[in-house]
Amino acid sequence: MYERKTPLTIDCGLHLTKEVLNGKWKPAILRAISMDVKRPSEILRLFPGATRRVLNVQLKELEGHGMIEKKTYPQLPPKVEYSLTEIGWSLMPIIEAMNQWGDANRSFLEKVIKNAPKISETSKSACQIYRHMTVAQKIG
Amino acid sequence: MYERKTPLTIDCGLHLTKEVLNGKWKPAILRAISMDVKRPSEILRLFPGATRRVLNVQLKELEGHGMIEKKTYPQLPPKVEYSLTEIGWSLMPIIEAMNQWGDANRSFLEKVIKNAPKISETSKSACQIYRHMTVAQKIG
DNA sequence: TGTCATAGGGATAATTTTATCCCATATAGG
DNA sequence: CCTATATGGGATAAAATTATCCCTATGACA
Repeated sequence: MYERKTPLTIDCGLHLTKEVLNGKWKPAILRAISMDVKRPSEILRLFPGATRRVLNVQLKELEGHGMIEKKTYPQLPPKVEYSLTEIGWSLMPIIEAMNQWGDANRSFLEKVIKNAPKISETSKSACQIYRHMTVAQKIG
Repeated sequence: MYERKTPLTIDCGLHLTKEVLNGKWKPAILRAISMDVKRPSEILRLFPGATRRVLNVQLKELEGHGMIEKKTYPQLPPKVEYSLTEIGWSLMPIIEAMNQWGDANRSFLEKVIKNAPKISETSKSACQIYRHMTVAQKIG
């Protein structure tokens, strides 16, 4: 861990929300948990592109921000399950909207993103969340 | 500019959306433009916490991603106005939702964010967008 | 005795993003 | 001549995030 050196901007709600969702896999993690993929090892398998280390760190931050809760079962090998808190659930409409917007505009977005000068390669093999059911009902 | 070395994850819509919104001021910039704060100098004044350089860079990326359009008036001193494209407008419900979620949960979020170990200081003086009207009607 | 599964985290390197500083254009006004 | 306005961007430093590698623990199983 390090200590932030530039003051964190929390002026408008946008920046607060951004801080919570700020992390390469955080929205995806929240979405996974909302779809009952709740054990760390399951989440890890869901995102082959992510490192175990990073997922651990981001899970811990989400927990620290009160978006998820952790339940540890006193077993061996250990068993841990995460679940969304109430405020965590309240984020789901936003995350689902982001997901839908991205999918709805996929062809356009892939084009413009690949045209961006700094991009040399993209990866599509990472997320396997499509195998799981949608959560639309739950957040309806 | 640099060249990205790790492949960009674009597996699910979430990651595509994240890529577009990925930038300290991008959601705020889009929101500003949606509220008719469209000239670079105006946007800059709106976010005292942001550098001119960063806003330029992020505006350019948003333009490159097709979220905003730039109109340059052949004048001196130069005059430039940005506006949202159609797809840029289609992002506004998400951005407004993020803003509202952050504001609705402000007291809780400020608490947990400040408790996070890596935070030492926060800044609240940056965004002055509250002086402007809401855009609710426009995206209704 | 090896090896696997499951979870957690330290130390450090690499990458990516932001910040800082400086220069350029061209006109108007004191 | 200096200053201000308005916009854009290069070069480099600093900060923040992610990646890589390694070590911990313990029971089950071949």
